Parts: sequence; structure tokens; C-alpha cells
Amino acid sequence: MARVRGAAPRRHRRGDRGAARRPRRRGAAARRGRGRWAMSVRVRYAPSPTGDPHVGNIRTAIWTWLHARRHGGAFILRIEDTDQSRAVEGSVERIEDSLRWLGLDLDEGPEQGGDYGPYVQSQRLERYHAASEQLLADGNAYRCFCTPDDLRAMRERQRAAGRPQGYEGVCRDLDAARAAARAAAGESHVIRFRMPRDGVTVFSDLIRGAIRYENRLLDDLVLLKSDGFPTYHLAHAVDDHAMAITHVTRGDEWIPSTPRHVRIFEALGHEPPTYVHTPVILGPDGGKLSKRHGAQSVLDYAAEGYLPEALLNFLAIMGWALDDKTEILSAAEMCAAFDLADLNPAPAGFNSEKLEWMNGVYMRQLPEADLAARFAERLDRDLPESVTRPVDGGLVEQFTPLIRERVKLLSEVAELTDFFFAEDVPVAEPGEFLGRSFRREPERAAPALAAATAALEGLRDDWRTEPLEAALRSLAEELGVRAGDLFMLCRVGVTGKRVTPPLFETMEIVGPAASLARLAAAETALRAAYPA
RNA sequence: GGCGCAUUCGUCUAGUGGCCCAGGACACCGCCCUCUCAAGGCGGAGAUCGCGGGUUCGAAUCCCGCAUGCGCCA
Repeated sequence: MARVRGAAPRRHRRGDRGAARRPRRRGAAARRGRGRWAMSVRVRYAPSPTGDPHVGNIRTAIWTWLHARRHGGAFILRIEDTDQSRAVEGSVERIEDSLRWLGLDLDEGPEQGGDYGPYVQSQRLERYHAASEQLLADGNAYRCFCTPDDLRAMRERQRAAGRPQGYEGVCRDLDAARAAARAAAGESHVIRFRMPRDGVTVFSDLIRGAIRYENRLLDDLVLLKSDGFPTYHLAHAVDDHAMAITHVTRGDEWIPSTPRHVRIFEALGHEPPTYVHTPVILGPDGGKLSKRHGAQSVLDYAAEGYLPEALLNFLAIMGWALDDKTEILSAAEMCAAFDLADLNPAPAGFNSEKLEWMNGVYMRQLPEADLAARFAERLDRDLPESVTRPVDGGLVEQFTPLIRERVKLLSEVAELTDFFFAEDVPVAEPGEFLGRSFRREPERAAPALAAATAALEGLRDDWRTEPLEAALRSLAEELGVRAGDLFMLCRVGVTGKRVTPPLFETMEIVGPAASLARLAAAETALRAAYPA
């Protein structure tokens, strides 16, 4: 009663005429929440093991977890594997990996156990059978012997006649004893819920307010399939009650079946949980985000070089906001302020450019040693095989400050730093060396590089950023070329690339021997390409 | 087709009757900084709050209708 009815929605546009009282401010909502749910919140993430968790799916999990942490409640993982035909090998592990990677720690689940197990639906079959029996005995459910062909024919008739679709209740009034006998004789059948035929069912969604359905429009749902497995509908009612779940968070595609779920809870003698239907994430074409739109599983983002903190932050604020300006906030800060009632009910488009930007922010904000460790870990995977493993951590620590603000994804690091790890570097295309002043007179490039090499040669024993830079700046002046163009010759010579970390710091790390050798090789190539 | 949900800059979002002819962020444009690329700083452009009625002294905010999108029945 109180929880469903009284759960006041923060936003509602229409339809409940003030039936539900609304907190006027976020603070008020939060205060109410804390009082009501203190120490008793239990929420769950209940995926089907049909593949890797999607960002859309995991966003709901993040919000759910946040809610648990905010209220000192329990966050539970339950595997919904009652559709055996769709199960994918290894899914459960990858679901757990995804949660772990994002930092969503579980209080109960298949791995960590708990007082409400088992946490895998295929291991809870007897509970669903018991519930079905109870419903049957109370007259709230009935056996249905209609075959798939019967149902198909029924649908066609309905379509042809332009009538509303749905099960018409052919078996609804079968004599229960006779039906039981047929079942006992082995006749294939399902068990359906006996939905009230008239009246309305109203339930309250935490973020949308009261939603009402006319019962006559709702048909009799299958609860138990002919193979003895429960449908989602029965399993939801049985498990969320048995596990004492207080808030059911799920995609908003479940809204239309919710009135029936509420009735099933009632028929079972249970109080329904508070429902929170979360919006979908849209792809660039306005449709629901899907595989067609590229990377979407959490593990894909990990592989692409995103930081878990960044993905978590990004997903959490896509449909939720702390205030009118905060974009970057830690899990702890979110936990302190989050409230399910504050969610935006509208679908959101996935802004991947913003995610990239945010990932860069996190890279720059991470403690240097920590960032270096992540770089090293990533380089172990991405660098060419010729580089010895594990990668030189000291080296990585040296260049980390130079690249931290030049990198948005972990996956970009190898490309930007590979020249630190080899003795030699392939000489770049001659044209790459040329800055503006050399482009017109390319034959001047090799001599200028030679002069630079000679100047640097004298600094072998004082190979530090400042003297290196001072030497080349004065040389540029002597030569009458733009300093930047002279630097470009050296940059491409030492690193093989035009885009690199700052030149002198880079040379300092590469060291005099390798730097000078690469410069000499570059000079030779340039001389051959642009003879005097 | 029926039912339901949604609707603020290109995108994410703030907004809960006067503080909003609408604030922030990403992306975009310009300037500054600068050895490349970034990062950073400053500034700019960008929303008749889907449309139409109504309530009110006053509406993005409340009510009604419509439209569009999406979902469920499939």
C-alpha cells in the first residue's frame, strides 16, 4: 500500500491530479527517502545471460547501485536465465566482469551468495511451481491448453476483424478439476494468470507518477510455460518478493505489463515493490542504441581504452544531474547525492564525443603514478612484440607527464610513445620533416639538420631539456630559420612523427646516443631526397 | 489498429508559477598562450521551451486537446 501509492513522483506531467504528493525540492525528496528507506533498501540488477551488458542496460545498473549505496542498502545480482534457448555461454562471467570493471560492487549474487539465494532463476524452479499451484488453487490462474496454432489463428482473426489483440480467454472458464486431469494425463499446457475483467489498475512509477490501465484491455498473461519454466512475469513477482526487493528498476518497455505484475503480486498476497522505469538510450539515428551503432558493450569500452571512472560518470549523468553545472563527479560524490526520483524520464541520445572528452578529463585528473601504471598495463598489450615485456615502468613514468594532456583514450598511448621503446626508429618520409620555411627550399633542410646535430653533439654530457632548447634556439637565429621549423626537423628525426610530446623533454628521455644516431640517419635521408 | 510513455540549443542536461525574452556541458567558430599536437584561458554563435487552447496579475513550469517519436500487444 503505502510504498506504491505514496511513493511520490518528482516529475509527472499529467494524469494523477495530485493524487500523489510531490516533494517540492530535491532536498525534501532526499530527506523523505532517507527516512523511509533507511537500512532497508534492497535493489537488484537482473540481466539475462544473453551476451555482454550493453551501455543502456548497465546505465540502469549504475543508477540502481547508486541508489543502494546512497541509502545504505543492498545491491544484488540475479541471473534471469529462464529462457534457456537464448542463453549465451560465458555471459554470467562477463556480466560480473563488467560490474567489477566499473566498480559496482555486489552485496549478494551468484558469486558472493547471500541469504536470499539461489541467485540464478533456473535454480529456483520449485518456487515458481509452488506459486503457480497457489494461484491455481486460489482461482487466480488457470491451465490453458491452446496450442501455438490456436493462438496464431486467434491473432489472425483479431487482426482481420480489427479487434484488439491478445488472449481471448478460451480456456479461462474450463472446469478446473477436468483441466487438472488433462494436465495429469500429460497434455501440454501453460498456466495463465486470471486478470480481472473490469475496473482499472493504477500503479505509481517513481519518476513518472501514476499510470493507469483499464483492466478490460489487459489479457491473461502466461505465467508458466509448457516446459515448466516461468515467464518473466511470474519470476519477477516471485523473486522480487522473495528477495525483499524494495525498488524494481527496469527498462520502460516493461511499463505496459506492470499493471498485470501488480495484480500478480496482489494475488500472491504480496505488496508490490516501488517501480522505477528507466528510459532507453538512443543511437545516432534516433532508434534504440544497438550493435549497429558500433561499440556498445561495457567490455568493448574497456578494450577501446576508456577509463571505468569516466564511463561510470558519463553514463550516470546521462539522464540524471546533480545540479545545473556539475559534469565531473566521482562515484562517492554521486552516492552522496543520487536519488532515483530525480531521473529524467525522457530517452537520451548517446553523445560519444562528450564521453571522449570526459575520458580525457579523467586521464588528466588521475594521480600521475596511477596514470603511468595504466599506461604501462596498456602498453604491454599494444606495443610491437619486439619490445620486451613487461614494459619499462620507469620509462613510462618519465613520459607520462608529457602525454597526459595529449591523450583521450588509453588506446592512443602506444602510437604516441612507441619511439621511446626502440633503439632505432624508421626514418619518416622526407616531406614530413619540412616546416614552412623549408618547404620552399627543401635543399636547406639537410644542412640545417646537420648543424643542429653538431650543436647537440656538444651537449652529450649535459643532455637536459633547458640546454638542449637554448642551443637550438640560438642556432635557429644564426641560420635565420624559424625556430619551430628547426625543431620540426629534429622532432621528426628523433621520433619519426610530426605529432609528439614536447621535443626537448622527449630528447632528454630518449637520451643522447639514440637521439644523435636517429638525427644522423635522418640527415642522410634528407640529403638524398633533396640534394643541394 | 489499440494502449502507454516521452517532448527545453545539433547532442546531454538545469528548470517544480515571478530570480528564465531560459543557465551549464560536449561539439562548432574566433582570439590568446605555444617548438608540433594537445591541454588551458577568454569570447561568440546556437532553444519563438513540439503545436494550439485554457487557468493565472504572471506559465518552460498547472489543465485540456492535437502532433510527432518511441515502446508494448507482435
